[in-house]
Amino acid sequence: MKSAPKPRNKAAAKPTINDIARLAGVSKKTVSRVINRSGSLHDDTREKIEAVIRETGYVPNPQARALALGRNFLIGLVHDNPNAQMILNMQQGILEALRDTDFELVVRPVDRSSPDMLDDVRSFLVRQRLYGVVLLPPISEMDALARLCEEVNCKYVRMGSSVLDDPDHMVASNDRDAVIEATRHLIAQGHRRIGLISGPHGFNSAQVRRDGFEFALAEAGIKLPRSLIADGQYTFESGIAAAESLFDLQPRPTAIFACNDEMAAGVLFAARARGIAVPEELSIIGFDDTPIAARVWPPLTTVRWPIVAMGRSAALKIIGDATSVSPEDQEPSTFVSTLVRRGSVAPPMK
Amino acid sequence: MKSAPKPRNKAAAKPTINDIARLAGVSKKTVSRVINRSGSLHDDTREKIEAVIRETGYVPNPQARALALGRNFLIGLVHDNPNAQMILNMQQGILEALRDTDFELVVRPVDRSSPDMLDDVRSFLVRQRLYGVVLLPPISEMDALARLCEEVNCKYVRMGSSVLDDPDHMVASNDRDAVIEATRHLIAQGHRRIGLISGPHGFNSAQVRRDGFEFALAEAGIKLPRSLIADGQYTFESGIAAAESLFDLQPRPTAIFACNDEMAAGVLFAARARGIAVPEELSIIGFDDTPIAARVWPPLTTVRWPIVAMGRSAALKIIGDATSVSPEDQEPSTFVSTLVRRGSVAPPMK
DNA sequence: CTTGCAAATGACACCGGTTTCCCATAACAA
DNA sequence: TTGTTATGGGAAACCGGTGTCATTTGCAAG
Repeated sequence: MKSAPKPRNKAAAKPTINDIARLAGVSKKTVSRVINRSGSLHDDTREKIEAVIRETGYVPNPQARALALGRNFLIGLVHDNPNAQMILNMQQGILEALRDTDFELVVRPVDRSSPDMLDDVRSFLVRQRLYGVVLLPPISEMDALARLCEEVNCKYVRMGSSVLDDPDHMVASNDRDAVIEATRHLIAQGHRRIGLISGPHGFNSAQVRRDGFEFALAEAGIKLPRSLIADGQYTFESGIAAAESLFDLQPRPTAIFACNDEMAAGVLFAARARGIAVPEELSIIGFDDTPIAARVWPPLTTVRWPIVAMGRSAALKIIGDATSVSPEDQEPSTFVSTLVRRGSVAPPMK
Repeated sequence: MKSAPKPRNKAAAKPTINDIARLAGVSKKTVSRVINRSGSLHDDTREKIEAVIRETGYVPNPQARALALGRNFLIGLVHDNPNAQMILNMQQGILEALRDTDFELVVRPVDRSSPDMLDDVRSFLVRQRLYGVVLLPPISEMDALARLCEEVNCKYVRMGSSVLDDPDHMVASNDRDAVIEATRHLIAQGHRRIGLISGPHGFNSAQVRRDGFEFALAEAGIKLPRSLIADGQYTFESGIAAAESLFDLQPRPTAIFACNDEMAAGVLFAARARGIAVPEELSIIGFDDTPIAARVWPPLTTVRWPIVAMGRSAALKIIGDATSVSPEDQEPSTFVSTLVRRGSVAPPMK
């Protein structure tokens, strides 16, 4: 049936390194040197080869490179199950950094509660020979994961709410400072009975945010009874439940700081259900500045941390040496969060 | 410095196909036959090899396979810029289908408005030798993209609000029916002056949803003056703007159908800003059932379409033949959306 | 005009699979 | 018994790059 031995169905089969070598009159190793900017070679040779590459539109085959190098040009995004918007913003940041490079982004959700989690990640890294991974909180807080990455010789960057690792492996926001600023804002408005809805135990971000809150109160000489602290799980529903318990207090707190926007939205929801006017009878501050914060009524005062920029920085830390695009401007490791003032905070009623 | 020629740094270097062949006393081709279930081979041989594979925990190197096969075991998710939650749910569905397979998910955002878009996608598909791609709306509506995929011999599945392609290449929700049901719901409550906030021109989903709305009104013999139709862009802000224009009408509509939840949330926001009570003075219905719908007050009545299941179905259509996991249960191509009744709809005031 | 050394380049094996093609053996028909 | 198929299985080439190491070239010093 087949007439030609190589029926190359489509127009001009992609050129290989051999084609380039032949056209340029050099060996393929020399072409490889041009591609990888490795070794030393004569300017004339380089230019000649670069010209041929340009003319033919040659692009090295990533699969072959991956095989020969024992390392793929893929960046992994390993995360558990946090906020959807956060994951997506992170993806956006990483992808911005990867744009116009040879790297691609591979997404990998894992189950923190599964005992196989570490093995899953290991086989993922090893099998795909990932170039590097970005670890999102909360699993980024697990030191075992970081050690695993080193063990399998995979670059990694951990995202977090505080510095957990050296700058090469860490991109952090300074949540503590941001929470202090937010709490001071409430205090400055005149609030003294301020409730806290914390994040789940075991989360570094939850701990850090709570620390900041308590620090700001202590700083102002305000006593914080245990009853004003309600446990939350970073979910909308847990925010509602925590708010209910706070609302039952006598007297009620005049302001609530929720450790993320989801829970803050829950507080708002619960307040509406009880007919508590916000911000007149109750001020609310959230954290994250997710889209929902600006969409509820009143829009939430919250803390914004630059997720997209952090994602970009994380990716650049990983691919930085591979792409000599930027000179040597070290990517920042710490990003500052800012208080976004909207309508959910007002002075307490007399 | 180096003593051993192969210093294999870590414990037990991963076994290769050669190791398996040696241990099983066969050639590597025979091992390859077992892995790919190709050719015919003796049961004894197969079992022997499978035993060795099990003992050694051998996993074929994806890079080598990709090189030899000229095809990677990667699924691409190509999308433009729609709803974050939608993208993430889609990812979740796809990843569910990919779990426990050798496939990985590669995310690729593109810019619909860029003239290079098609070339970008082409080079992405060709370079990475993608096994298949899932195309999200709105770019899934571009026939040129589908043709491109076929041209480069890459499987594809298009997601959409109506059927745009044959079942092997399409996963659709039936938005039209869902909108009709939602509109009938408003009519059944007694609404007669119902405003529509449409999606952007050129979006198939926008067209389909509007069609359904108009059909339901016509069916009930309700006239729809042009003034009751406001253009939206699927964004929160555009929802606010459209709502404002509708509120200026005399008399005001007693209900508004917004073509997605973002805009519906905008309507709610605008209503609050004007002191219009929802649902007493204004009923609102959205579309998508994104998380925001349940978090605003009152929670939005909306239409839910099973994105996760659709993503799973799309992925299975692509990898279905490669993984003989499921027998031959064809994945459904059309999914039904359902009306979720919450608190934003009530009968109009007399 | 050698010698010496570094820069420039090439030959060839190798990464870990798959494919092509061909052989050996067993089974079966004549 | 011999010829003819099937069928299981192997040798070697190949996919498209990179690593190692040897060789050639260029140029300054002796």
